[in-house]
Amino acid sequence: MSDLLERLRGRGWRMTAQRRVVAEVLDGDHVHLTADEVHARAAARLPEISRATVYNTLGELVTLGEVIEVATDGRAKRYDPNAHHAHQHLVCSNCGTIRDVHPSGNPMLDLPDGERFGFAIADVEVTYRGLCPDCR
Amino acid sequence: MSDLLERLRGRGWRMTAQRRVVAEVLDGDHVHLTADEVHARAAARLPEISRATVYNTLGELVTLGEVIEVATDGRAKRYDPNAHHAHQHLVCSNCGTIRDVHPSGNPMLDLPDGERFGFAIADVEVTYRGLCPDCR
DNA sequence: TCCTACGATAGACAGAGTCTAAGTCAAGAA
DNA sequence: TTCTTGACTTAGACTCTGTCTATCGTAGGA
Repeated sequence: MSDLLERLRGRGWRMTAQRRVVAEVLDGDHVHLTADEVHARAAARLPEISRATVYNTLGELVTLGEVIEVATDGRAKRYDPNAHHAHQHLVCSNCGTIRDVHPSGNPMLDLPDGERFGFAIADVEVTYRGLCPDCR
Repeated sequence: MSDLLERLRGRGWRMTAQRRVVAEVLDGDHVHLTADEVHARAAARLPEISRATVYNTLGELVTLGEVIEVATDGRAKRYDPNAHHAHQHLVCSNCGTIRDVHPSGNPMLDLPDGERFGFAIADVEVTYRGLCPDCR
């Protein structure tokens, strides 16, 4: 069983066929899929899996911190299974493709208290937007 | 006439009552509105303006670089008329409120060529996510 | 093996945004 | 000023993404 499934089971996650398939799709392919794409790939292995179940499961994985939601310019959110390593994203403004980057040079970003306007900051997201090689 | 309208006319933008009202709503209120909110405010001055026109006009303003689209965790994009001054965003994960920040300490972000995966980068977006004072 | 609470399902629903076909009108030409 | 024309606007249907609800199914403990 994969690391992800192992971790989920360890946290008391009830293991059903549907959840296993969704977790495997995310864990195995390591790309940034939309909910719909996750559903399509999961349905290839378990045809009766429903859209609602995929949404529920993705939502739980996000809550558990195993997966990150990435908002792109397009319509659908994409899900990034690489949540355990801080990284940034390259997003294609044309086709929505996402690539992870682990920049070597950039310092940690932080806002001084005086510039936070009272917000309790939980997370910083850095997104480079542009055109991917295919869309250039 | 406002700066924004002046610039648009200078670029050969055909000036209709609807476009004028949308531009004025964005230019005047300098907050981050959703398309629906823009429509509501525009309709207060020009009741017959349609939703499609507001979407079209916002889309054109984004294309022209006069307005920035900001994706929040929530459903609707918000439109930021402050496109001519580089800045970052504080986004409330709960209610979607956005504040502009002009951080003093952060260096310009850049990616070395070797980490660009062939992308032509046009823009870097930095978003701090957390809870606004009202939602804490 | 049986129970039961938790999870899955179908499908209706809602919100955001896009598209289309037909009508309207801004702005340049005469 | 009037005409012309192509760009703009409109209503409303449509698509896509995501959520909710009521009902059914089943994982896992007793």
